[in-house]
Amino acid sequence: MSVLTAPVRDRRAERYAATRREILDAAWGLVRLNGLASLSMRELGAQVGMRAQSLYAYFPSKFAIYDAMFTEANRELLRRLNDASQARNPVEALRQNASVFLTFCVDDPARYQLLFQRSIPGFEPSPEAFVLAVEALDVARNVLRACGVAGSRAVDMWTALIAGLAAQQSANEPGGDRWIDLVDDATEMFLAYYAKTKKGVKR
Amino acid sequence: MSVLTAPVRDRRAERYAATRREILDAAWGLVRLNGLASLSMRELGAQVGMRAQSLYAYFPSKFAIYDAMFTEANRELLRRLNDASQARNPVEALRQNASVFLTFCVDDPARYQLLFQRSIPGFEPSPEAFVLAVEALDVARNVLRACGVAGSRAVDMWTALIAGLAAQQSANEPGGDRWIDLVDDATEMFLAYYAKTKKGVKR
DNA sequence: GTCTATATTTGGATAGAC
DNA sequence: GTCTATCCAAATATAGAC
Repeated sequence: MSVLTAPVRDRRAERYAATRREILDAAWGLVRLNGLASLSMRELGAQVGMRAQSLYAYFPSKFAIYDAMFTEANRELLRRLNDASQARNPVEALRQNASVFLTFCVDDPARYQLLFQRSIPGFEPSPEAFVLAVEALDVARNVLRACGVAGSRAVDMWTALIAGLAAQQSANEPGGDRWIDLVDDATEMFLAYYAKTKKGVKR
Repeated sequence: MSVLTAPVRDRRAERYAATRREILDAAWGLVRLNGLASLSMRELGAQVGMRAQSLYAYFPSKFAIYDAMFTEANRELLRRLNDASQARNPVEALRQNASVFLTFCVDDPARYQLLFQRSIPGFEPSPEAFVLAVEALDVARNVLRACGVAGSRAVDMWTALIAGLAAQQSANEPGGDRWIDLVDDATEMFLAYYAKTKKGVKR
């Protein structure tokens, strides 16, 4: 072992991580502005004061940037969903879960598109990124079970219902709240049909 | 008036229309194969035995091709929806309407994307094309009214529910029927909540 | 109506100097 | 780690000959 102990902080790595962070932030800004599919390395580089080529020191490809964004967005969604599931009342937790999901989707249409629509030809999230998306679904599944709803058909119906509200809001009135306002009715309608009846139980 | 009567048929125009038709068919084939956003004039030209430049004799731009496809798809959807609404029983008509819509969406994900997702940067359907989309919604509205459901919130909920089934099926299991199979349950759930109660009436 | 030729833009990505 | 210099590929679209 050397007598000269290595520094605890790695300033190089810190700077590197900070630049990566900056690039991702700029990428989010650009896709929000120009649309998800219009992200270009040249423009992204310019945004952070680099040439496009220099970005390759931080990300091996453009798809790697999309993948990092995909991961990041899923992590954030998962965090919010977990927070929302803390309500004592299960039904309230379900309502919150849906509400948080909808807000998340409508807040940022480009992010919504990246996560839930497959609109970039050739891009598929890496397996590591994908598990996060699955975890988000598990949160919903657990909250549903607490409401007395189980069974894959019921879960599928729930995700379709909420996804539908998000899709309609996103496509027809981005930034508005016409479909978001339906979330409580949707929850009520769903539970009236599925909760504590044979429909909600695994068959 | 000339003694030489003009021919009734315009062979020139017929050929022109046939080529346009051929181009559109090829375009559908390509977007189904490569994804909606990947349509290129070069490849499209090659598909019909032309150079890309020659396509401009038939369509003034690539977006014009998308627009023609948009129009065409909406016309077809409208036709099918009208057919499906002929059932005597209103509830059966509603179920049929939903079923036809879902089948239409899932049959061709690229077409679904063109009609209901805004994934091509810069493309917006022309006003003439857009009215067709509105008409399709009107069909659903009429069928709903016949079931004793009116009120904009109920209509919005219905479209979200059906759109959600289509979105989930398209994104998570294209070509499958996991969400399509839920259409009857969805109709039942919806009607149980909205039909013939104050919820379903215009407030 | 289709071609050749070309303009123009834009894109992702690599090599190698510093 | 960022640059310059390039490469290479692909795209939409126009002009003008035939």
